[in-house]
Amino acid sequence: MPELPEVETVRRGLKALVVGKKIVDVQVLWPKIVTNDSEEFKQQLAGRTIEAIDRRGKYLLFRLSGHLTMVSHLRMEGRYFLNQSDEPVTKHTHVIIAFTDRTQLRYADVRKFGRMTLLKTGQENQLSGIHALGPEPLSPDFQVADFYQRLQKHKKNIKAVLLDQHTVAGLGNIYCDEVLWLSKIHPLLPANRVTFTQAQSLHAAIQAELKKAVAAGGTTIRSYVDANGDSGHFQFNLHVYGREGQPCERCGALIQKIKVGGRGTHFCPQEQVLPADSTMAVIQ
DNA sequence: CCAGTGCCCTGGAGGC
DNA sequence: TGCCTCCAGGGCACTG
Repeated sequence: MPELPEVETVRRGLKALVVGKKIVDVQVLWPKIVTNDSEEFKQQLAGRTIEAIDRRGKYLLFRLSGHLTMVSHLRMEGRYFLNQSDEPVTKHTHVIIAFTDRTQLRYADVRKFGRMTLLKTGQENQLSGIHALGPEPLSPDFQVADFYQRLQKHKKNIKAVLLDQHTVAGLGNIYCDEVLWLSKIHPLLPANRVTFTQAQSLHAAIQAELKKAVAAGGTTIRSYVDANGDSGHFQFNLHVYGREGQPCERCGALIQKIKVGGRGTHFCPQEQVLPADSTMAVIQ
């Protein structure tokens, strides 16, 4: 599932592949992917040039000529590929952006969860998902003191708070489990019970882990590949995600898997413990 | 305002 | 081999 490191890797790949290309035609094969009216989406894109590709959290922002931005979220399994126009269109391709040089940017998504929205550049905040995003974890906007203050405002568990994108942007299920293990914090600890020392540890772990994952080209669990079709390598550096029943690398206790807010959650039961007086609302 | 639940989707895994 | 059921999950709409 694409989280910040995967989306950043896709962004870098796409930048090299499509920036500078001029759009000649667009096909929308599964209209639900595009939140705009399909016809308007196609008409507005035709004739534009891709000038840059930015990223905010897990959102890709295609900057187009004429002050338009196409916002794209890959959700679970969205992928972009650059093809020649005469190559056969694969089964799960839902949007095709054709360029004047006879290449095509194709969006494929097995689960069809991904979304694209075309809007005026500068009005990205009209999208509720972007409007509510917390700071970029790898930018100077992400400060320990502010992070700690934000955590103190939430009674719900730390895993849910890290996942919901308001406190910090870009973390998904995999990296949440990893940074909580690195910081030895139980996923069900209420966020307002995280100490300042723990917040410092978590803040450092988030930055270090995301940097390493970006450098490794992201994590490939089931389907993720970058814009060049290459898998990431960071799955070999995961400590808890997908390692249920295997020994913790630090202490040897067996990694446990529970459900938190409907998400599979992996942790070390020996090192990531709840304080004796904290809520034991363990959802099994 | 907040927490909880269901929805969107399909392929893969497991049971029989 | 085949059919059925269940599960994975990011973000959002809806409910209480």
